[in-house]
Amino acid sequence: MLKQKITLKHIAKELEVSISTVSKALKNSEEISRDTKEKIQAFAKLYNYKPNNIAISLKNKRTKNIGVVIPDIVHHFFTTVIRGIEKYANKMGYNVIVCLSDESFDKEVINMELLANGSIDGFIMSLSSGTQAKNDYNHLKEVTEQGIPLVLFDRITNEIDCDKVVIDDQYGAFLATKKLLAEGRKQIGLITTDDYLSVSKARTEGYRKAIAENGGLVNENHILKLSSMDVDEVAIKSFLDKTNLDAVLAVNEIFAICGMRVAKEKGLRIPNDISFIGFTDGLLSKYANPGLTSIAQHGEEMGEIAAQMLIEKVESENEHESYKTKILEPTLIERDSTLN
Amino acid sequence: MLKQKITLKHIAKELEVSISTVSKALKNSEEISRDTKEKIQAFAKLYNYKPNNIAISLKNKRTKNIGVVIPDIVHHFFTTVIRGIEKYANKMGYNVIVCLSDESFDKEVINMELLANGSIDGFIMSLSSGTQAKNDYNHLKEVTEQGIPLVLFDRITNEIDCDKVVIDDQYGAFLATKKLLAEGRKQIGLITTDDYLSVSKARTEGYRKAIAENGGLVNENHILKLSSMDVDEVAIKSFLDKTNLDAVLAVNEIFAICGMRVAKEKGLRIPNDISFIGFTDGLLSKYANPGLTSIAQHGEEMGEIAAQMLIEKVESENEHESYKTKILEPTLIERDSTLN
DNA sequence: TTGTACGCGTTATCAC
DNA sequence: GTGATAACGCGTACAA
Repeated sequence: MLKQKITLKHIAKELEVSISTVSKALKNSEEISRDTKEKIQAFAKLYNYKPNNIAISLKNKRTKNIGVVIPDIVHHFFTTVIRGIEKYANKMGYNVIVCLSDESFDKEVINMELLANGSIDGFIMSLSSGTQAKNDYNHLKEVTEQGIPLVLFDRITNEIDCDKVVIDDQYGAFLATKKLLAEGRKQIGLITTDDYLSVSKARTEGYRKAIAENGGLVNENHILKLSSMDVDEVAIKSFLDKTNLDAVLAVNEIFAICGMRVAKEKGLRIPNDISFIGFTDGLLSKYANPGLTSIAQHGEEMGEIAAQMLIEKVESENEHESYKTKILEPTLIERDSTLN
Repeated sequence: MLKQKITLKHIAKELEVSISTVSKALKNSEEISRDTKEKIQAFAKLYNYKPNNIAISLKNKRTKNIGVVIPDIVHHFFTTVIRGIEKYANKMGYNVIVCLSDESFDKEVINMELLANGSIDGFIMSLSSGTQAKNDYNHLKEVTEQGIPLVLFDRITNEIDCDKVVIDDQYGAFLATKKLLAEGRKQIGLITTDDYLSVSKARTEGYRKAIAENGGLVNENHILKLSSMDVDEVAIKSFLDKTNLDAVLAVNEIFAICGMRVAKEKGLRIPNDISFIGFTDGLLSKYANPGLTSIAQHGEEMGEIAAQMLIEKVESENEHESYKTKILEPTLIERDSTLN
């Protein structure tokens, strides 16, 4: 009943030849006679022989697996990145092992250590907020010192020498703020997260730069810092109550959408009275009401590039370590939460 | 510079003992003297020895990897299921290899065949629309015949004997339709996909059943079938134009949200003039305006259960094949797109 | 043209 | 107490 997987050994025994003959025959080696090859190949096909991946991995010291470690998977952005990674990796015959750090330093460390013991050929990862808060990157150091290729994306660190892919977060925020200024907005607020998140920091800088470049002065009360990825609607409400904003830039979709909801409840008209721009051009932006103008992060492209960089390193024999940082241009997607 | 991974062999050579002594010492075997054990363990710790996963997999014929094959990852529901799988799998020391079939039969087959050659201990999957349309499940048959455990979730088939986890889709739609009827709605529309998707079919049945049970007659013009997962706003608009609905049930969030947008553009007030209920209680439902009443599918729980079922099969020695189908109860989450 | 022997890293059995 | 040997499944240099 149970069709056990067949091995070279089985075939060899059955056909009364040696294992190596079978191996060679199946690779169409010139060494083997036509007759034996045909016989062996026919038999192998009949019994649907497929080489065991694990054995090959052990032999080649190559698993054809890529480890992807991300903080969370229930986020549109990360999800698009995974799709990009999958796309390229699959094309190159690699599989993707996904591990979630859940924004926790400890889980990130455990997951990486586990995978680093031979399960994968390289890592693609985005740092957990826990790691960025702790500012401890020894687990990454260990991995790179073992010669395991690593590509960081989005949430990166300068402490580690490796390939990196990011969008120009600062420029994205700059672009968005400029857009709001061009609309004639005077009181532009920013809803962001704690500064230890590299992306939030960069976006805040872009916001400041745009305002400064416009001859304005940043009002610190116009900046709201929420704890990472946590949607505190009450805080947003009190923020909008206390300030008198005519525009809001948010570092993610959810903050922006919450902001819009609160604004509407306050009787403000969007975009007439107040404009909104968010980051991450995901489903929420697209289907919000009104549609949310936002900065596209090109997650899928980012994933593809990350996978490409990683696989290149994995497959390159030479050890000369030259690391690139690829910076993607963010794009402003205009919808109805801003003026035209 | 490059700290190569250390193996038993290295330790043995360095300490001038045999490989097996090292192996035993590291497992704290009673056979080995205190002295040697301490010496070896200290050395191993110093050089951060970790057994090679691949070698262990080859030896044990167990990879501690779970293959997850899903149609798409940029869907909130699948994403929550993955999180549930990850959660349980991780706790049990398993890693998750994610493969995307991209709704394509061919990709599904290729991915599974690749993983089935020793890379994983079992599969958790949801069928691609391509596969359900083609109605060809030979790739699943082969896998189960090889004795590889398989758990299907959400999009399942009766053609294959294996463990399954679903929500009671029919009951979910029934529940939602009942709710709309209780509001006094008379003209309830359904936006669904082609019937070959098992879930859509079940949901359509639930819708019909609720109306019938209420003594009503289903108007076939009140049912709009869109091609799978494709958001055809034009079709939705013409559907709402041609009919005169006072309520809409949609088989996913996006259809519902689009419907709401179109309705608003037509000047209808939600929920006064028309109510909406969707499936998949995701971010879109939560942050839509008005908030979308929807049927929660409990993806994370589903993932955990699937992982639990799979791992149990993987780790059970006995081959007695008894397969369970776990049916989760859907829940109606009420928001502002329906009357209270 | 075919087969033998060895190695990948680990564990388990058995002999010393 | 310790070590040699075989085995997991495969590939390949070398021998016959």
